[in-house]
Amino acid sequence: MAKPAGKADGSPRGRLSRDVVLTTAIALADDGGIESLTMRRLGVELGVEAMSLYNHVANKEDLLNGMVDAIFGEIELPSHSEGWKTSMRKRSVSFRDMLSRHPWATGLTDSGTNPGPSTLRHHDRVIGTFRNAGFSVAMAAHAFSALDSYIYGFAMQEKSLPFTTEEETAAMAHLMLAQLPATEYPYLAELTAEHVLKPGYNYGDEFSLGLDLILDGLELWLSLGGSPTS
Amino acid sequence: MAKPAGKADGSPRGRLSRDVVLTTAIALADDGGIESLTMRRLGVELGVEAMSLYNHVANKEDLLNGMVDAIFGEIELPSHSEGWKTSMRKRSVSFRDMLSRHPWATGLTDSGTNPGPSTLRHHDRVIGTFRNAGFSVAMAAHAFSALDSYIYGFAMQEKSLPFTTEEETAAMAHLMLAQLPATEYPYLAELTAEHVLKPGYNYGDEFSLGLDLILDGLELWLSLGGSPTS
DNA sequence: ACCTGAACACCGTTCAAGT
DNA sequence: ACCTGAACACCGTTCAAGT
Repeated sequence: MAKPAGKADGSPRGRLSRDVVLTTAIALADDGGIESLTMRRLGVELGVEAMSLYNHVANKEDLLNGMVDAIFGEIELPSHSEGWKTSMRKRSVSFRDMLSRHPWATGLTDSGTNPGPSTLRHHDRVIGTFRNAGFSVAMAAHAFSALDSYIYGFAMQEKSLPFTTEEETAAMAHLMLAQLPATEYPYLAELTAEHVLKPGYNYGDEFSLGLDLILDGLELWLSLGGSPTS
Repeated sequence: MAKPAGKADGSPRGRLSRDVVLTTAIALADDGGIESLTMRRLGVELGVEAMSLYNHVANKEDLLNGMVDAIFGEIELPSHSEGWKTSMRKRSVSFRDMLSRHPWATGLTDSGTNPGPSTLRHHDRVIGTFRNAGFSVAMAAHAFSALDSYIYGFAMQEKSLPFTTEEETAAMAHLMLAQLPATEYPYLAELTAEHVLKPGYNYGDEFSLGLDLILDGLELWLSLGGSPTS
């Protein structure tokens, strides 16, 4: 047995590269959560010893940075051609969808220190869309910050919910309602009973409301010729 | 040497309790980041073996949940008495300040699964303030989601920035500008040069703008008698 | 140029044993 | 009731050695 040589799923090994390392790592994190992504397990998945990975990534931090930049490439970029508002709306929805597909990325702070090319291109296009729509540099910065803070934060809250499907939600809400001292937390109990337990409730639907709140506010800023601090 | 018995800072040991475990863990995470918080290191800090901690917390997840609930107690709760908008503004600023003091908490998803009493009280008071101001149950849920998504997301973006002081910011911006291919990312370069490098720039100042954007939008919703979906 | 095997310095957590 | 010591099954990463 000179070479066991084969991936976890039985397929032949093929040449290792940074790209397949990143792609496999993303799939692993998508399936089992970020805590299931270890260098050793990633090695197994690729039919290789963990130490071989260091030929393609500098270390685990570099791996994570590479993964984040890769998924930024999945975001639908905005363009001025269809109007900044609808374009930015599409891009925001696409951004959130991406974070839903890769919830492990939401808590990752790393990309801030040295963003990759996909991240830079995304940011450049977002800012450029605001600028071409008539936003000043400062206003574009404000708009970018407000919008992306909301998207990131929404994705994080969504990730932290202990339910996803409508059935799970209902079951969980009933459980919480039973445990919750309703006299101590009356408003929370009310919201759970009358809003969360309503048929068809889905937390994800809240996204549009907050998004439009911000986009409408930005539109108003623009029409008034600038934000309070220009 | 029957008993070395003493904390890392030399002070006497005293009785261990869940409270001192949580408080010490928070201090450790504040100082060295969440990755410096290990059961063993926490034990050293408390002058105790790591295994002793398991008498006061079920496991590390329970420790983290307890930490998150403890810091939720630091948020200034809103009340209807001074008007929902100014009250909610104060509470939002207090929330962000809390997350700035404890950046490790921003990425923690755990509290969603079983929130502690401080977290529940905070949520109840926030929702209650909206309700008492005339928001419907559904609108209160929307407002809560939009506002807290923004606050969480802003804290996360702030945490991921590789600089904090104005000097650091300027140094970092100059470095980035030098490395950035300006022809490929013209808008990013423009924003860095003309906005970030302006004297007095501080990313934290962006918080108020986005916050007021959302609060003003909520006020408009309220005055119109409901959001698009009631 | 790329991969491996053994080793190092860590983790969280268990369990029986002590007081 | 609380704390300890040893052990187990893991981590990320190094380094010399192989091809």
